[in-house]
Amino acid sequence: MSNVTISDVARKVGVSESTVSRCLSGFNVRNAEAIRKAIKELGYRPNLVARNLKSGRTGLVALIVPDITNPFFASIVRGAELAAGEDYMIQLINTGEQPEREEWAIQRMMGQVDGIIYVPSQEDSEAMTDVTDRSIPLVFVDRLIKNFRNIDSVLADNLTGGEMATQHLVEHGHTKIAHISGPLTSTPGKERAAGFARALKAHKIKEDSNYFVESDFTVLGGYQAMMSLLSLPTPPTAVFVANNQMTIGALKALKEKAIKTPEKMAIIGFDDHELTDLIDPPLTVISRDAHLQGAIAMQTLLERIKGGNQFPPKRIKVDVRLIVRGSCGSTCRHRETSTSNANKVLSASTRS
Amino acid sequence: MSNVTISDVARKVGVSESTVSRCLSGFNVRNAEAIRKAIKELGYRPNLVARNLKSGRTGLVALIVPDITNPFFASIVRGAELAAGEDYMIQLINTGEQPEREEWAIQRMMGQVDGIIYVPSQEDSEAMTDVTDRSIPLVFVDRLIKNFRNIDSVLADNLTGGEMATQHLVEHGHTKIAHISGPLTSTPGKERAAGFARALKAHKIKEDSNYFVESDFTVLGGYQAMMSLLSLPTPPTAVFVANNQMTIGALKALKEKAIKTPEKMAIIGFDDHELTDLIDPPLTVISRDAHLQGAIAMQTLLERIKGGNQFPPKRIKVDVRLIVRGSCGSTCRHRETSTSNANKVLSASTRS
DNA sequence: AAGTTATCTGCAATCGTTTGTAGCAACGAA
DNA sequence: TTCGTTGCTACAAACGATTGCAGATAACTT
Repeated sequence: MSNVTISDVARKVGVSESTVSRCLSGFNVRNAEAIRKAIKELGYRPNLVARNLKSGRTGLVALIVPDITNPFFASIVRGAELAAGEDYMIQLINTGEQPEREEWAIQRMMGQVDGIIYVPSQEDSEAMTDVTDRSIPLVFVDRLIKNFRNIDSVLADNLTGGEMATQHLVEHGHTKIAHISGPLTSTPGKERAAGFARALKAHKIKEDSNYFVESDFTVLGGYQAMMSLLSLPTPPTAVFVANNQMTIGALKALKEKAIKTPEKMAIIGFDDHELTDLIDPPLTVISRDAHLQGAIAMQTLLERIKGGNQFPPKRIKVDVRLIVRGSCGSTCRHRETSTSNANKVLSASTRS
Repeated sequence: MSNVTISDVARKVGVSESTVSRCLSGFNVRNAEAIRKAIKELGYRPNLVARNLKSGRTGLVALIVPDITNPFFASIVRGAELAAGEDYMIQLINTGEQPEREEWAIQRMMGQVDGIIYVPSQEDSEAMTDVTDRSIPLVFVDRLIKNFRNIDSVLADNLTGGEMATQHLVEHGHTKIAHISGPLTSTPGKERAAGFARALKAHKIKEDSNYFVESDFTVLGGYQAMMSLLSLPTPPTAVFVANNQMTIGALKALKEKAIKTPEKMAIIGFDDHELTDLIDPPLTVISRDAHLQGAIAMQTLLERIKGGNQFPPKRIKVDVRLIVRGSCGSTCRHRETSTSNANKVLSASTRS
């Protein structure tokens, strides 16, 4: 049974509850041996909820992600969990990119977790006011919410990533380059698109609005976007797709239309995948260490939980790197380029 | 601030704490309007931990899985979460298939969750004694633990799956058929291997111990297993791989050795994947609805939480189906065969 | 207007722990 | 012997809510 309490143990041994409690906390106690025996015999396990009520902490950290079946977010969660060690456990919420659900989740678990790691779906969300009001520790990962710029965040270097991807296509001689972007209301969508634009500009290729399709980070969205690109009078010869899911969709479209890659259409994705090198042709991508990103987020959160608001908000950017495989027509395989060796850690004061 | 309590609200309005509490619980209260106003102004949010202590429930369900980055488990988690609705939230634990970690996790969160959905790594584990002692609701998913046969479980029809996979290879004329199995200490590993053996027997193909490699459900394990098969004097011409991760590894091995599929080596996997039809050649697999499996597990758990041990333990098996794509040399694409239309729901009394 | 019922309220106990404080015994030092 | 120290212990008050009970007020009835 679950309802054996500390006072049952105390009564059995003939001491007070506080003595049992102190014994459990590692203090020296005369009848320690008898207490341990009674605990085992009765099958006593301390009630964590009661303990939490006293201590004011729950040992729980919420992870709010759009969709755990996206391997990228799964890696973030895994990295975060490992970084939490034995001190904190993970409460997982999938939002399906629905702001209402995010808001609900935050309301629901506030006061039940010690901190929140949050991948918001939209840049303008209201749900967060409560969180900041209650000053519950919070870290944004991968994406931001506007108006909450003074909160810790762990993003990727999306701008550089978008730039590198586009430049890679340029270097293969393409000029008719399209971009299937994520929602421009999201941080990575916006930043990767900006990188795309910047690379085109740097190479004096003028932007063609037909070659820019704003999509929604989903497989279906990527599929539809690629289809619409293929139906253009003069389709592009290369495309940079802003995330892994849309890339899958785009590849399905290419396959369905039997369009040869990279001969007829070069393609480069964002975020790697266990299977990318088994695809035909192996997929060239911009990649980053999602695992690390999750770990850094957790680490930052734990510091914040411990340290309060003593230190200024952190803005951490993790590196991206180019993994060349073949879907852009390169001959050399597995060449990797990284933005830098160390991860850039910029405080909010040094960077807006 | 987080430390505004119900008595702060009561004091501000000039009523007792109980009145505020009743107002929150939806009872008729004279100063309801004033109370709501005060709550908003003070930014009061009820302390869930305190509430949980009184009510004896936490609204949390633990999901213990080997590895969330395996898309199969991610789908299970997602399905379970959706089935939980707004009543329960998910506490996620990855075990990395390490029994010690499973044991630790169970100790750690017992008394903090209302129920557990558990994918154990090994069939003989000790950690569970505590759980059953405390009679905390529990459901096994995908795998079982020996000696706990009187507990709800939601498995797949692995035996039939293994049989179908093997038979499919036989039907393509193969006789030198290998099996890369999961750990035989795990339920699915054992059952799929049994299906493999049964199909061979049915077609009077004698088992060759060289063609049976026990591996560990990991990518690396699958890679090594396939490598060892390829180094045999007479390698098999077809292989049935017992899970998705090992299949990836096996495919990597084939690719590395530049062995043509399906001409030189037919391959069929277990569990589908978003990318399987983009692989070259598209992968034929035995598949099941992991999402559904997670949902059923959650549903079963919730019934158990509500109903206690009134009804006998359930043994639910979800269907598997064959998805033919091309990695076994079939010409017709996307033919699907299912074991039955409805999912078999067998009570423990009707099936051992 | 008086009696009866219905509706609301506050007090206090409770959930199962932890922890400050004061008491008590034992011990060594003066 | 006596005093100060040390080392445990029990008592009781928290932590922040919910809830049974009894009293108070309001709303009916006749």
